[in-house]
Amino acid sequence: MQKKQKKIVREPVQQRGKEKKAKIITAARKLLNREDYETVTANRIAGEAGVSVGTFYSYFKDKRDVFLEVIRQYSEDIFGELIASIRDLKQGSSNLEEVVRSLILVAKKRHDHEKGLHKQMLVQSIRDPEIRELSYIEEGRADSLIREILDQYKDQIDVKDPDAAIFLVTNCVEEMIHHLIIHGSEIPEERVFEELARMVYRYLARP
Amino acid sequence: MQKKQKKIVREPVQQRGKEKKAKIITAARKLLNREDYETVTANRIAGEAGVSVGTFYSYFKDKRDVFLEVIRQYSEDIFGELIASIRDLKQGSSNLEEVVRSLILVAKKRHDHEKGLHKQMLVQSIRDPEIRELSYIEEGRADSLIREILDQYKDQIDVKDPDAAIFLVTNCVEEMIHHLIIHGSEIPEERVFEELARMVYRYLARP
Amino acid sequence: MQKKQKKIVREPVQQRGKEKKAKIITAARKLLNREDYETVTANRIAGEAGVSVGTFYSYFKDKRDVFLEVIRQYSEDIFGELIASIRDLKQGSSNLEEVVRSLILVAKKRHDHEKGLHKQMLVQSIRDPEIRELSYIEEGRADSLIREILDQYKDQIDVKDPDAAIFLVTNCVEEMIHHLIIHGSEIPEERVFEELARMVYRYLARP
Amino acid sequence: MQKKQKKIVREPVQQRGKEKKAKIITAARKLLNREDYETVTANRIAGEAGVSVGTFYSYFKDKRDVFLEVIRQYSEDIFGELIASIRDLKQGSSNLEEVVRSLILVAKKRHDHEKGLHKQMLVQSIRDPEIRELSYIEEGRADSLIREILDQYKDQIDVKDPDAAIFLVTNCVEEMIHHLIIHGSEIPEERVFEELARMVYRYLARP
DNA sequence: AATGAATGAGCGTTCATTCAT
DNA sequence: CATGAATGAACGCTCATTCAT
Repeated sequence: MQKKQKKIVREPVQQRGKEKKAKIITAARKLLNREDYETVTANRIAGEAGVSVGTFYSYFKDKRDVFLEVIRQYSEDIFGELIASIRDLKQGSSNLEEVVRSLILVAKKRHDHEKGLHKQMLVQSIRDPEIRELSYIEEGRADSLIREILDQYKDQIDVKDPDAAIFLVTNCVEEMIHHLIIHGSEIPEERVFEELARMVYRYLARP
Repeated sequence: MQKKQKKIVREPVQQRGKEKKAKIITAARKLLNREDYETVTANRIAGEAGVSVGTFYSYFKDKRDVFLEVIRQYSEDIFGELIASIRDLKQGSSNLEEVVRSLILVAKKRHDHEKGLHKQMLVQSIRDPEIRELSYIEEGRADSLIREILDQYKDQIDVKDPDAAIFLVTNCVEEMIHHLIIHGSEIPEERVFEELARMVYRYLARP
Repeated sequence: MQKKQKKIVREPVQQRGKEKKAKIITAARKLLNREDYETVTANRIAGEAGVSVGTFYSYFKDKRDVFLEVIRQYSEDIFGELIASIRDLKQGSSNLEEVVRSLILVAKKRHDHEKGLHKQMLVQSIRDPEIRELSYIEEGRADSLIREILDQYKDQIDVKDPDAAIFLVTNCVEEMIHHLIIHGSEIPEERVFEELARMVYRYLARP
Repeated sequence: MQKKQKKIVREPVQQRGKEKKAKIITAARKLLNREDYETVTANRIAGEAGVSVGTFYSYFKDKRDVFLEVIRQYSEDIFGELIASIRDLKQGSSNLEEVVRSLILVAKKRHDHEKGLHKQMLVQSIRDPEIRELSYIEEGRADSLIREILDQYKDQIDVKDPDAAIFLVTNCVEEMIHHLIIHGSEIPEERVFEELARMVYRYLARP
């Protein structure tokens, strides 16, 4: 007789409510930076945020719902950093090799904070299409920025398949950074990044 | 509740016991190829293997324990494939560009079977240090094989930091393959691989 | 947790308060006509009435409290209908058989509106003594009306135990109507009512 | 990735398991005879039965599932009683009036035990189609027995619409009994039943 | 008076693990 | 050795009710 009544999630209009919602997101972000997504429970997020479970569920549909929000915020944060770093680059030197090296360092810097959270994001983006979608959006935005930069050096660049090249280069850099975050390396990071820059430069540069 | 007393796990000495253990591993492998690690339960593995949960727990400490075993076997299998493929390469052409291209295709081929299982392995290796350890061992073995191959072409190669270079090149290729397995790409795979080969070749080759 | 301290329920003296209370009752009545008592929540009644839960709880002790009020009103309403219908009957024919048939139709007509609410009332009157009490009062009033009518035909009536007879006849009719509301029937309603009238008439009539 | 995996309910094959399942059903029956369906929880049924919740859920899908089983058993029990009583009736007197009176008493006797449970069954049969179905089946079986009996007296019976008549008479009797179980009456039960018998007899009998 | 955010006990349910048979 | 019934802590989630604003 009764139909499944869409779950109602309160959208806080008042100041107090907004603060609570923010507190919950912060608590979730903290916990997700420390431990695996699966071991974090709604109850513990609420506890960490100093609110009751009921409150948690009045602002979020479930654990995944907060996680999405956390990722949105986190993406926003690191994208902000990216923008700032890129801005500095634009007025910089007109040497392609230098620019490539700088872009890699910028990409690396983006992942320096909250490595644990980043890990969880990577893992869940493998499993959860909606989370993957979020990552895509952020990556897309980053990609166009990078493309913009490289465009300024197009007279120094010579590749056969530009679309594949940009896809390859951005993801190679990204994945190497993830690899180092997640697995570390016996060889000191700087040396790896040095070679990475060299590889990318040689690939892009007119011989 | 977790670590009470050291759990006694029987090591099957008799033939029958060994067969049972193998059946359980196979069942787990099958399930892990189909669904996420978390959703696979001990009961279902036992069911799939046609034995009781009790039997399961007499051969394995817990779910993670079988997973480790599954990964060990899987690594062994794909390493076997790798050896075979490499052997063919050794008698092949003496052109560095061709060899790089071939090595990448070999690496790609290794991931063509049991993609689901591979995914689970990647995810868990992010989270579980012991699983990561397993991956290291296998990677190390693969690395030395590749090093061996490249050594044959050392006169055509010119890199400043050979250790960093080999680490970079192998992991870049590996991670790009993982990226394509997990996230796919809008650009056709062949074009990406073509550019990847070009990039690696230009990087290694004496200019 | 249940009965702590005597809950203070405001009795609205002002016009505005009375209107609010009425709006809440109307909202509850609407919801209870649509779905089961258990699935209706205080929050949703308040929402439907356009007031806050807090307001709800300042006018009613709890969910049951509104339900009692809803039933009181509903009883009042259908009793009103009954009175009107009976009034028409009084000037009617002096034939006992006709009167019985008419009374049954009147009883039936009473249940034609808000069948859902009626169902809930029946169910809860089975479980909640106070709700049962409310039904009694209304039934008692209906009974005396019917008794009054039948008194006009007492020369055509011949029963051994008049009190038991009136109890029997009224409840039989009532329960058959409920049965048809709740369970329906494979045999068309009209035929059942036709036979019901015949049965009651034969029972009451001097042979 | 994982589909909703049909809930597996263990069907006990061993003696021990069957006993446990029976204990749970008995516990549920006991609780449902004492209190409302809604207030009985799976946990409390398990507690009353002296088993764990887990055990409960390995034998039953949910609360409703046990309730269905309880009703099935209860129906079986009272139908057994009915058969026994009817058997006695068959060799009895050949007087229609006597038979009607006896059938009513038999029907009444069926409801003498576990009135609370019967109440819950009536209530839920209003709300849950599957429970209603169960009641129908039992009623159907009872109906055909009664029809069989009345057939023996068909020369003394004279009704215009036999199908409607049997529907009317059986349900009237049934509902009056329910009414008395649930609401009681100010007039002593015997007098009501006496008049009920008289009414039904007069209705059926050739005048 | 009115609000609606906040509470938290308690629901239904699952599953890793044990242990009597 | 093998079985699978039994356990129970712990999960996600709801809703009647309160109380600071």
